[in-house]
Amino acid sequence: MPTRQLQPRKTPRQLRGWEAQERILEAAARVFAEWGYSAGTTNRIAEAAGMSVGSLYQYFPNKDSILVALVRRHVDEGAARLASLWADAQDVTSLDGRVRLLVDAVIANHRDEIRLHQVLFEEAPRPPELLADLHRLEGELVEAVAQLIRTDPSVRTDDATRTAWFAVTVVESLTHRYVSSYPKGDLDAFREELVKLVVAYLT
Amino acid sequence: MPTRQLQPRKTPRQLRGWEAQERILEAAARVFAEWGYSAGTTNRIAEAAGMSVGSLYQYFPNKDSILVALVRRHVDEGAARLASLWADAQDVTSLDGRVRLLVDAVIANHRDEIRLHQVLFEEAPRPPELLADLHRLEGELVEAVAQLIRTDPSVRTDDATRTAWFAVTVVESLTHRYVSSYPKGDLDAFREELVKLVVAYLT
DNA sequence: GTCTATACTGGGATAGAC
DNA sequence: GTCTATCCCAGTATAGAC
Repeated sequence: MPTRQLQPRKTPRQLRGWEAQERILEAAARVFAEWGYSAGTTNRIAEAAGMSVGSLYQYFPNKDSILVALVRRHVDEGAARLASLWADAQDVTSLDGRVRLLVDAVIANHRDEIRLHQVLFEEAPRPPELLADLHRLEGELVEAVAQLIRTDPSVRTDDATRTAWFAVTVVESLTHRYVSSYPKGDLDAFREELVKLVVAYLT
Repeated sequence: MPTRQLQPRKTPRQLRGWEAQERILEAAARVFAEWGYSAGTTNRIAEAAGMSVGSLYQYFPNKDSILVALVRRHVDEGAARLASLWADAQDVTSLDGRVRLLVDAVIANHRDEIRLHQVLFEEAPRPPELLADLHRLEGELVEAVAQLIRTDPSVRTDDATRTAWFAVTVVESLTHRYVSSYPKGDLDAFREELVKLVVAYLT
């Protein structure tokens, strides 16, 4: 049995667990963005994080778990941005203004880290459990928007959930597509047109 | 120097080159759809095609070339379907009818082989040269639709190309998304709503 | 805690027989 | 033309020293 009490409780140079995890995730984000998922090897990630593979595997059991943690973090950030949308939606009452709010939030979720976003949400193999989570989150967003629609007399629909699904999905997928196809494109012009499209659909 | 003239010109059991290629592509389509790109190994493809890896490599220089050929074939089919759309567009003069034509063609491009479509266009690493081709093809479709828009007095726009891009992209990406998320969904209802959305945007 | 070296695996591609 | 056996490499993950 090793004599644990002879070890110092803590040495300043040692990384605390969460710090190391953060460093790894941050490195993985850069590596995946640059190399894609399969070429984004654990060795490269470790190197980018300034540690060795051995150390890396002390904080994550395998490569997949790094991906999952990264997606989770990414999604959490996006969810937070969308949640803060509700606060703002209280002040904005015009349909046009509210749509603009949604569009802005979604664009914000995409504008940086485009390539990472692609790798995370298209290329990488996501475990079914993670997919279920994403699906659930999307459902919540749709339901929230549906609720807004129901209380807005200027929107005519016979199925608020369906209408909300189209509105949310159109904003997400068009933004994704635009940003992927034209990374240097004119985001302002795009936003205006997208708002126009959604408003036209809703009224 | 081998004595070629002693070989029979052709033996019935031998596959002609294009037949073998077809068999391989057809097998690859099934394997990729079932296993995804990375797990869709050349060995599995060969097995599904009823031949050995060695034979497979006689018809394709590497795995990537199989993928490229598959995407090309897929895209050609889609392009053909969209091209035949022009013939029909002569007879249909209402905006609603024309949008429906476009939507139907795009849905047809997606309704079968959903999973293959995903693998081909999302998961698999596509060489830049192929991406350029796809981009060019999309540009052509957009320009064709823009031309239709310009001659249709019921569509109000100050930039036909931009409007066409939104119309085409919205149909493609929403269909893709819907079919991926709800493989068993009600396609008819979806189509109706999508047509409504596009028509609302265009008028 | 950190490292280096390496075991192990799986898949792409080829050699060489028939 | 077809096959089987195998080379080879890259990448994940671990062992074991410090």
